Amino acid sequence: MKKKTSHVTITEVAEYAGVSKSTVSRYINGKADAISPQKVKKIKKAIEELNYRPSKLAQGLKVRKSKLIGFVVADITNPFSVAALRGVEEVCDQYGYSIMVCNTDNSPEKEREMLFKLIDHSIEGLILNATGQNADVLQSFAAQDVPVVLIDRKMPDMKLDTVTTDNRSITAEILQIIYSKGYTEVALFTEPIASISPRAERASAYKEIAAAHNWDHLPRMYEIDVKSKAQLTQAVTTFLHENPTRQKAILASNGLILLKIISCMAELGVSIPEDAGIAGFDDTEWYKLIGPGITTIAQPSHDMGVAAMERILKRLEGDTGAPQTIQLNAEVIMRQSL
Amino acid sequence: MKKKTSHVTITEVAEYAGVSKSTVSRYINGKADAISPQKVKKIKKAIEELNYRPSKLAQGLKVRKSKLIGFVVADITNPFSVAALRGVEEVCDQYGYSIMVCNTDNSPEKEREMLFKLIDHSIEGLILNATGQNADVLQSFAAQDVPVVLIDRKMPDMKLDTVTTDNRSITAEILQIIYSKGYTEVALFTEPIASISPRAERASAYKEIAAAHNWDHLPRMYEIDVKSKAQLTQAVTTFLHENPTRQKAILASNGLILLKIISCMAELGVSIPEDAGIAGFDDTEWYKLIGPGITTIAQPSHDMGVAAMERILKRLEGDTGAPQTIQLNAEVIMRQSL
DNA sequence: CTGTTAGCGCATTCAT
DNA sequence: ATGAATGCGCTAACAG
Repeated sequence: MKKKTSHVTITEVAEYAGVSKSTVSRYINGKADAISPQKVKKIKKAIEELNYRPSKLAQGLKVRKSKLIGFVVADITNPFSVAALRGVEEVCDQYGYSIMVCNTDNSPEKEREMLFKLIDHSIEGLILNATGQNADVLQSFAAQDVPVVLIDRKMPDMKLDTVTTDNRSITAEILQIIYSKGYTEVALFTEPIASISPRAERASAYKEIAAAHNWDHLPRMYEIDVKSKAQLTQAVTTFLHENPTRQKAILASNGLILLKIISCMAELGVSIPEDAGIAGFDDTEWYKLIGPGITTIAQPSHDMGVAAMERILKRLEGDTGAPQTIQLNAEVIMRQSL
Repeated sequence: MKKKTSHVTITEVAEYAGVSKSTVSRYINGKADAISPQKVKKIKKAIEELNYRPSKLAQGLKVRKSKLIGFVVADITNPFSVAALRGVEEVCDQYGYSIMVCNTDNSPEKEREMLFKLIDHSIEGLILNATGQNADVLQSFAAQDVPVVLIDRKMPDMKLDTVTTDNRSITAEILQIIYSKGYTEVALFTEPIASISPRAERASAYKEIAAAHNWDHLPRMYEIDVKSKAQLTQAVTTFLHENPTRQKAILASNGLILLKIISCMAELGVSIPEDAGIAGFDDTEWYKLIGPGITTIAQPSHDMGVAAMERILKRLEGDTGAPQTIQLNAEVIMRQSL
């Protein structure tokens, strides 16, 4: 093991081994059986002693394969993102890819920047939890033949591979459960829907079902900005106070707002499930410890990551079939909050 | 806006603009004021119409700057990792760096692989939440002049920049609080210490203080593998059942084990804080909602990420000073679990 | 089986 | 002020 200050290159290895760069290159690329055994041995020795590692930069420039995958999430703080990341990572590791992660904070502008940055780095594939606003940039990915797969959030008018959850049916399922428990007035609390597909799908399913089951056939949908605590408190209070004779339950459209609502209910002193029932999307381990245990909807986040990356791989292998929408099943985790 | 199938290169831009590649290159690199205004205009136009973006791969190969930072964490699932990542990301964005994230799952072998992979990609800096086992690889980073900063976990015999928390003093502080509340027997639950510095520091501080304050002057330290629920249950039961007349409290050495302990206590039907007090490292928003609210120690995870990346930047700017250990302060978040 | 050559996209002398 | 030439580290024809 020699100490080298500068990065050792294939040329040095070639010289040290007394062969040409090409031969070393062949060796590196698994064509060792087409090389004379003595040279193989020499090369192997040289590589080890020099501690040589081929530069992905140079390789990438040459063969236009960076071995980099971009993973862009709206919010890395969201457990969904982390779970999906792990899924993506698992299959990446297996195939020698590395991941560049980016956060957009749900900002289309930031997303745009990130996407460009990833292009600059010649990523070979992109997994995107989209804000929905940068269709043009995504087009340019397609134009350069880098596969894009959307995760969780669809973009209806883009023909892109997509991995999602069965939002409508699982929303129906949880609402069925809620109403069957005797609740007569259930509200949906969601972050601003904008053009974010899971929010829209959950909301739409909710509206249909609530119109059929709420005592007065009126959906009660609260679209609120979770950054404003006042707004949330206001909404929760309003909902809980009107029609005091009714049995109320809240369905939270994602984990973030679910947590905020629970906090809010705690501060307001409403007890779960006596004063009001609650359930929401996105499961984590600690929901069982909150209050009586919170009923949640667990999304197959990890598997979605795996599926997304597998789709990328297929595309990279040359699959040019029509864009595919992979829908995985979510699951209701029953606890005592209803 | 033209559609281009292949990636457009500087050569095409040059041709389109009717100038040489050199001039375009100069323009890109902010030397526009040394170029005649007409050409500047042409180049700008060409770049826009061709939708040109310089390849980081090629740039990197040329100037040996990949604009890539490696961030290697033991467990991305840990909220600490995510918070730190966000910190790192913030400053990376500001300076045009991108992040490659890797997970080691606390496995030295996997860490080793990841480190090599990052070298291959010519990362310019490495932020590492180390397993502590790959000193040789880290040396080779140093040899190639890529700055390494350790985050959270120190490696005593490596001369490396490090960003940590004041584990000893904050452990002392929380124990002070616990004993002052009248608890006479407090235990520390920790994951296997191995050579992981924060665990060791917390344990060592605990032992000293517990020896001084526990009724029988005996520390009670449980080193347990969180993957084994049985082992944990066993330990908790043992601790709570012996010396039944004593006032018991548990200090959990990190967020993961804290959560497991709370689950375990819930299953065992021990009520907090009546039957036993509990507190632990790593704060998250939802601890206030569990039981009576769990007292925790909040680490400045985000700021640690920022500090780590800033250190990398300094090194990249040529700072060759002695390795620095930056110690940030944790904080006790008092709730009702004690 | 193996070496020579060329070029990936770019920044940088060095001339002019 | 700007173009031509060179080479970063590597792979891929193309010869031999």
